[in-house]
Amino acid sequence: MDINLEDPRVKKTRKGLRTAFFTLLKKEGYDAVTIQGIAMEADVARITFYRHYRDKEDLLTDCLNTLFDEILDRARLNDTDDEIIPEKPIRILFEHLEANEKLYKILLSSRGGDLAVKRLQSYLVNKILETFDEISSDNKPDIPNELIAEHLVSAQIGLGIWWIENDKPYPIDYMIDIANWLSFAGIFRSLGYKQFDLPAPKHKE
Amino acid sequence: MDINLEDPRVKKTRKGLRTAFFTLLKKEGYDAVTIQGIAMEADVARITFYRHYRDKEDLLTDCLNTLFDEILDRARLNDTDDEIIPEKPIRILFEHLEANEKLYKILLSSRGGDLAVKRLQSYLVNKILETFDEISSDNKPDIPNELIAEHLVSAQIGLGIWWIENDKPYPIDYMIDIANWLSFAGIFRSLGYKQFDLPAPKHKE
DNA sequence: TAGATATGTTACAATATGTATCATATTTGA
DNA sequence: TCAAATATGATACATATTGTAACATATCTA
Repeated sequence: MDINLEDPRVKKTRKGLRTAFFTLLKKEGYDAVTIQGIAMEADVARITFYRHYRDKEDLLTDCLNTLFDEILDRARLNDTDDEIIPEKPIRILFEHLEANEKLYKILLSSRGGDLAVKRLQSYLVNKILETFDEISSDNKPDIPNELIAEHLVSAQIGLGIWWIENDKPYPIDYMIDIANWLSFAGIFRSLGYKQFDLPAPKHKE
Repeated sequence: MDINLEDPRVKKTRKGLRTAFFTLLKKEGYDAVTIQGIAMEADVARITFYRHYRDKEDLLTDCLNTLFDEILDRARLNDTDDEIIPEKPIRILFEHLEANEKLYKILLSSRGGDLAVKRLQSYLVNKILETFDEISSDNKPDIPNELIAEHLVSAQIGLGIWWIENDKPYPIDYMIDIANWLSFAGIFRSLGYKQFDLPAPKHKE
């Protein structure tokens, strides 16, 4: 009854289901997509779907994992380790959102977006907590790192979602500047730094 | 075919449906609740549901409106207008979350929570934008108020959700302090204030 | 090439949805 | 108080989706 993920037939089927799901998602939205439809779009018998996924959400999870692996790749790519502040994850977030703009717009407008956002959130929180561990300071007030990370990531994702849902009214670099500016003075104090004087970002039309 | 919302029969039916929905929600989670079930729990014919709501989400929206009216009442209650900083909405948020802890835990763990969170978000953003309008400063950098508000509210809601989902590991007043501390240094600078020196919050076990 | 494994075909039961029709109960206004 | 208006109930029906089963066929692997 178990399925061998290395079998080329399996790989082909699962990839087909994922692709079909994305296709229908962009066309109809999460709720409107049926398992029947996915199977048809993938040219696969309906029962085959059930041999691989328990339900639609299970498939979405698999899709999101595939998607987030791309973030990981991107993160590794610019991992030069020459920045003190955890600014990189913010850039990675916005670039990721921009790269998958259409998908996120659909997910967020219909349903299933909450799952995507939740997974994105915990992914980034973990990433940022690692960064925090490398920061040490004697001035650091006694604020749990997890609270700082949740606060920071929530704010960035909220801003990113707003940006995508409003059809990117500002360029990406300006958004990243804003995101840094708004968070880091407060966040930085909570990490023990006394001053933090970035110049205020400007948006030249 | 229209329905008179003032008719006592209508009021009774709709209230019954809302109550039944909340009851089943806490018992089974959003997705598991069926329209059949809601109608049965409310001692109402199934077809009566369709006479009032298009679908489950439509009913949830009605329920959330009822819920948020309570926030409005609470907001009006402590509307003493003696604070400069927009700290009040943060307290209102956390008190609201605490008052409806069980409901939010269910909503967030199953589905339908995204709808609730989204509506809560836009409610608070509007509330905070009003506060911002009253603040004016010559030093204010050119950062769109909407971005500031989205950032601030996202952070607070993210923190609040984390708090609820983790069974309130810290007391509410500490959470509110943290929320203020983390946001306001950055937010305040973006509103044009040069210094902002709250003492760091402390959590005494 | 033979055995193992994944997929296809067909069928079936169960459930939820959305709508229609007509009867009954409740409210409202004269 | 009574009659008209309106909300609800009871029943039925067509449809769509889900989840599972048994057996046949195609594909992979050793």
